[in-house]
Amino acid sequence: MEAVTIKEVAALAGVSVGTASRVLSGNPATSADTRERVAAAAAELDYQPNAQAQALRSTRSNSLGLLVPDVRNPFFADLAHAAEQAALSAGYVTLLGNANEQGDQQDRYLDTLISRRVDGVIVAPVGDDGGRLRALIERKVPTVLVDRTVPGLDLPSVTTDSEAGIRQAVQHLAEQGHTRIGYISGPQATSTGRDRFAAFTRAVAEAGLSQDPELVYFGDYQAASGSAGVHALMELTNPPTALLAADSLMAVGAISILHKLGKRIGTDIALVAFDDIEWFALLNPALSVIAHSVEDMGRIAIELLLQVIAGQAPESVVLPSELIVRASSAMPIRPMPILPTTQTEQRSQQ
Amino acid sequence: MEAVTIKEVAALAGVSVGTASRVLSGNPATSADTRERVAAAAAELDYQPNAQAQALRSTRSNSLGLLVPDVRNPFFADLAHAAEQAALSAGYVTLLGNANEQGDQQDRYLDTLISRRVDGVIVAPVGDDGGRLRALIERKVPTVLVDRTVPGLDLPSVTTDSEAGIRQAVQHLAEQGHTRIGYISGPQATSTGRDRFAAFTRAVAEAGLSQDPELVYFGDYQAASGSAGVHALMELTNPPTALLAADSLMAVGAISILHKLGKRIGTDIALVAFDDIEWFALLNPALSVIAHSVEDMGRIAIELLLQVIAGQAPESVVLPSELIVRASSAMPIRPMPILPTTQTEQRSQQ
DNA sequence: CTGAAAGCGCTTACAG
DNA sequence: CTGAAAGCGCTTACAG
Repeated sequence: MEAVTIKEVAALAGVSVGTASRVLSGNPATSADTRERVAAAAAELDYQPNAQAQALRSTRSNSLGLLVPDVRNPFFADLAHAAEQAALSAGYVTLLGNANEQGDQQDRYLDTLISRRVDGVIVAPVGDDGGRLRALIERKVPTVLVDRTVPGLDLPSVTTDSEAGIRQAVQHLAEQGHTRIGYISGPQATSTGRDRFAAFTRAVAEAGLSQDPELVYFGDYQAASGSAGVHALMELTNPPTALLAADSLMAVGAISILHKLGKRIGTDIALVAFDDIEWFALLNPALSVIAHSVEDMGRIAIELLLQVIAGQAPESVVLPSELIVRASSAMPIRPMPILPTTQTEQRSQQ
Repeated sequence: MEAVTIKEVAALAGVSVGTASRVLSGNPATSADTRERVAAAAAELDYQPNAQAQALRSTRSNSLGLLVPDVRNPFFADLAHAAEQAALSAGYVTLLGNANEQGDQQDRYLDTLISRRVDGVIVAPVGDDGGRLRALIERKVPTVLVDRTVPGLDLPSVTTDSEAGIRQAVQHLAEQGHTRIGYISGPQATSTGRDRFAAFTRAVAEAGLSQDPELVYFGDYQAASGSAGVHALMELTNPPTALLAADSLMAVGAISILHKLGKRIGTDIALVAFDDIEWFALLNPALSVIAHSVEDMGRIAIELLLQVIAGQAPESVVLPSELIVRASSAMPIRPMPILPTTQTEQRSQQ
């Protein structure tokens, strides 16, 4: 790497390094003549200031960290894109890190971000213990949580209120005649896993549907657990006629196993997924989803973070969710065979 | 941000800053006693070295830049993931940038990466003119191109040989009885767009199929152009019975418009896509694809980059591609109505 | 308006 | 084995 330094620019312009710096940083205390000569020299040499040195001196790096649990999850890819574009237009570059749903990898990135002295970080946290997030707080690194929160950490956040969307989904399914809805839940060690499960439980009770605990399978937000969940649910003596998956990846796993089992989605079984992924509309049949705006989430997270950086203490933001009905759950209402809904005694998972 | 500095660690350990630095960097010229005291002090204070200052002094940042054309494209999300994991295990963090298929946004990130003095960069370039890539070369920033190359830029690269996969796809389609294959091409301003189009042209000639130039539509690797391509191709007086899309996003666009037009994929029309995206196997019918290993591509790109950083001049690597047949193109061979294949005179696009 | 100088947090020859 | 000092490339009071 053969870098051009401000010293060379100053020499070519025939001024001191300090003066060159002033011109380059737009300090008005410079003469028009000097401004011109320095600008010409910088252009001539294709000068790119050393961001490290700038940051060291000014304790600002104009960079933000963004930590997602899984880049390959389209929801987080979209979130990364949204946040990055918002950051870019505010003059910040975004350093994206991928925790791969692993706490230790998240911690490693967190330490790296502290080391690189980013101006702030946005984290969609993995797990519930916070890990090195506590170090960020101690160091007073401006931090905003997104999508998920961590109990006991008092940080501004942007999350989704899953209540409305899930209630709409359950009601919609009930209207189609379903009484037994299988729920493929997220892990209870994440705030979204807990919130959505609680919302489902309330909605089912409200709608007067079966509260059989066997209808709930606890997955881990990865595709494989969606498959496992469908397996478990379909093997019940009294299996569900509709399925609700708490995130897109588990829905993907559910779809692939339903195909294999020869169950026709939207005909033999209804399916609704949380997260409005572009691809879901392309499936045949198109997938009904509980949508929430990932665009807004990314944009607002950046806004909050900029406020924290500016020394303010912004309120957390909760975004709405809503059901979008497509063919996967819009099956013609058929009279369901009335089966006894006696609650079989088996392990209940809470 | 309240950072702990090496000065505080040194003070707590009762040694000079230089000695503390030596211990922390594993310099063997230290006494066991000192090592212990410094390590204890660093742990006690939860010391994280300032990466900026380290980089400024040692001219190494232990960070790599990765620039992709579009994070939301699953192929590049997978590539980012693969490269990041490989970099991580080599001790580097990856700064991911998203060009959004825009040359100027790519240039902006490139300048940022120069400013941040990353140790090297991996770029899947947007467009054909190189832009600020030339500045990287002038500055001797270690750089590796991935997926796409840029004419006139002599940089090591990791690309896919699309020839074999495309030939297999065309032959497979010919065996099913198709004589008119519609090709939704990538932009001719990218190396992959040109290579794949050339491979298609050769394969079609080899198989003795229609070389009607109307059967080729030039898209831009975005979903919308896939839809537009299908529209244009299906309106021909003699439309194709099979479709080959040169990337996953254009395939997505094609699928959505085929649904709307009421064309059943794998029955009314065959479809094959370039890029083996996980989701394609879930579609109904599952999509036939030309697969190439994005895992290998990411991993090898990092390997090459580390070699360049080490002062070596590695050879470029070309990865293979191959056809995976699924239901979307495996329709039972039916006798096709013999239509006159007179080449109508209309605009030919080369 | 401009130059000389201090200093950001490190690392690394240089003495001892 | 250790300390004092120089210096990486910048920015910013401080004089003038």
